[in-house]
Amino acid sequence: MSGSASRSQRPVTLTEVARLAGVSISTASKALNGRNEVAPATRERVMDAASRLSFSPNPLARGLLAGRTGTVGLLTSDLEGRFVIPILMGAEDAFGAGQVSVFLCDARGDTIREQHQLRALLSRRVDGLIVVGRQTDPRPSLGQDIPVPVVYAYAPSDNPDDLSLTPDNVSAGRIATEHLIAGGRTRIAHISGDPEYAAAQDRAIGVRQALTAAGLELVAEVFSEWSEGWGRDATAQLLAQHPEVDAIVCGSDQIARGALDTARDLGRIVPDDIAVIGFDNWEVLTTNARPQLTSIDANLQQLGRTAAQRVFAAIDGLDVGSGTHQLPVRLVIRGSTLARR
Amino acid sequence: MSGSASRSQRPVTLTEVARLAGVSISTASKALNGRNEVAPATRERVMDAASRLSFSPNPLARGLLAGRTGTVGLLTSDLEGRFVIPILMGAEDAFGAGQVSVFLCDARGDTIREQHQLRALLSRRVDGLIVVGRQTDPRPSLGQDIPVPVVYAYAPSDNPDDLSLTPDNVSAGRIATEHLIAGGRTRIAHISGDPEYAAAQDRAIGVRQALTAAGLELVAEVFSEWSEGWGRDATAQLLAQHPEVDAIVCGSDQIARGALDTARDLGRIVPDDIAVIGFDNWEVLTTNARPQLTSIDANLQQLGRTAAQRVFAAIDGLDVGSGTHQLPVRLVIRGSTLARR
DNA sequence: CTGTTAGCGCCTTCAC
DNA sequence: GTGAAGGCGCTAACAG
Repeated sequence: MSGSASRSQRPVTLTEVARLAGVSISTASKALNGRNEVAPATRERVMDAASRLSFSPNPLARGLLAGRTGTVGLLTSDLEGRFVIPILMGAEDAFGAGQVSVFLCDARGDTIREQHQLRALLSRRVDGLIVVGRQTDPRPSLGQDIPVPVVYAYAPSDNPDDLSLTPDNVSAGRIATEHLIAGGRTRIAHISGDPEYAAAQDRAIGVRQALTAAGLELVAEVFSEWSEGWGRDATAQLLAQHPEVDAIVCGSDQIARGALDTARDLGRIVPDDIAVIGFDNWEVLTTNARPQLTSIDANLQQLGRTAAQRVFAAIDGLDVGSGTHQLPVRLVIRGSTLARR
Repeated sequence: MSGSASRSQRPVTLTEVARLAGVSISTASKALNGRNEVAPATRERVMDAASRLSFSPNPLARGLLAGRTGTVGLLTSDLEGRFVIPILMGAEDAFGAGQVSVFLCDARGDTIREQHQLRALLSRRVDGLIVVGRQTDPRPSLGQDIPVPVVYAYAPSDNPDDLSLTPDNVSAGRIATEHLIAGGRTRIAHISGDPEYAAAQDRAIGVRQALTAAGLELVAEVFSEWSEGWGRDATAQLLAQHPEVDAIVCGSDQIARGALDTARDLGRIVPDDIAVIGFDNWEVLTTNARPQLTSIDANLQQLGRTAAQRVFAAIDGLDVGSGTHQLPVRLVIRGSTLARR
């Protein structure tokens, strides 16, 4: 359709560009790489020839010299999950479209498979690795003898010598609860998912911090699983035992959706009678809820971007530090917590 | 932790292997590549040296010569969407873990960006490409002058010379409706999403086919958007205008969730009074619904696997055909359509 | 400022 | 059966 797209995509080599520009290949190389040992006029001609031929340097050849491949491996154990996607997008953003390519490998949560994929990535000479887990619980380190920089995202490494980036779930719980308190709620309950998850525990800590700071006490706290069904059941029981509850912090948007459903079934008006807040800010769930669901966004895309930047920096030889860094989260206010008038 | 993992992964070159085996580089190369111009004993020694050094050939150097890189590009315009994920998983399965690596690129639905990513992939000498769209509507072909095999998945190419794999949405609509009819439903309505989507139109055709074959007529059909909110609103209006409706085919699981909510609000029992069926079989939505939602699964993982196999075959020089192929879908029965007793 | 030379790691002729 | 030489496309040293 377009003129340039109809050109054959068969690789154009630097030699051809040089020939068209009437210079040697090394001069052409210098001109294209912005080295200032070349006359402006010559550079002009080379650039022109290159763009006319749609020249793009062969990264293989380039990488062969530099030892760099312009390639980063993204090793995930959560391809079916939704956490890896925004992280991936953030990483792509940071790397810059086309500058660096991302190899995606899914280990399916299997250690054997992970080792396998790791070897595959390393043998492809990736310049760096981002490891994405499916929970925020620490995961086994890949070890210190990986020849390229590794950044752990979402799930931190269990080795403090590694660099890990993970959402600040304690602060997430605190922010959520502070928001409810600011809206005048005083009888707050917490319904969360699998208590084995660090995310569940961390958020619970944050909830308590906020309550304590406000001189309040948690009305009730229950854990089970990250599902709408549990959210419904737990809310029913909660409201039966503690009818005075005026706000529920839910461990996930799914649980929150269940809570909204039960509240509606029982004739409790949200947010007038009860406020509900979720975690993850999963748009499919939050914006389609009745009323729309206030939630905590883990800023995963930003997390992915940061992870990528760290990998980049490390590739360039900079020390990017180590340890687990908690990245800030963000409150997204919607109708389920609007302050009562 | 493990013994082998603790070896330094720093690239070992063929030269080192050759030296350790006491042969020349070229002999080492032949031995490792299984060429039979080398004595068995020599080969043995080389293989041994290679494995002792954990040698793995540098794909850059290899690709520079051979043109093959053991790499496939997955170009998507739907990274945030959920269709690409199962396709990606299927492709990974088919390629075999570690044999072939998948470069993932997201074009964000932007043509310019797509061209950019395409160039990046081609310049990295991918052996093949899988192009994944976000709708089942035909998308612009990348053209015929791509130097590697291309298979279009989910969104077919608008050029019949290309090979495209897409779910059979007509049959999906038919299967869904036949299921309702088999359950004794006779007053069936259809609520779908954006009518601009081929998926919406195709499914509508399938719905009609099934009704016609059974001598029934569609009670009503409305289109708007793929959201729960629309599902709720449309169902409310539908049941007001056509209270006799005993089954609703919904264009997506989201719409179906909205339909379930409204039915419940109006005191209609699902599935006793009304059956509801969705599309996509998005587990988060289907298994958490009240009752659980019957849906049509597009078998996307299988689609991804098939796409990968075709790319493989084409790389090996086989003719894999062309045109748009409709792949079978699958009915997943749950509580929202169980036949009335 | 420009061109020539020498590799990066590997594979493939081609002599020996 | 083996090794030496050439080159894939590019960039880094030099020499002019």
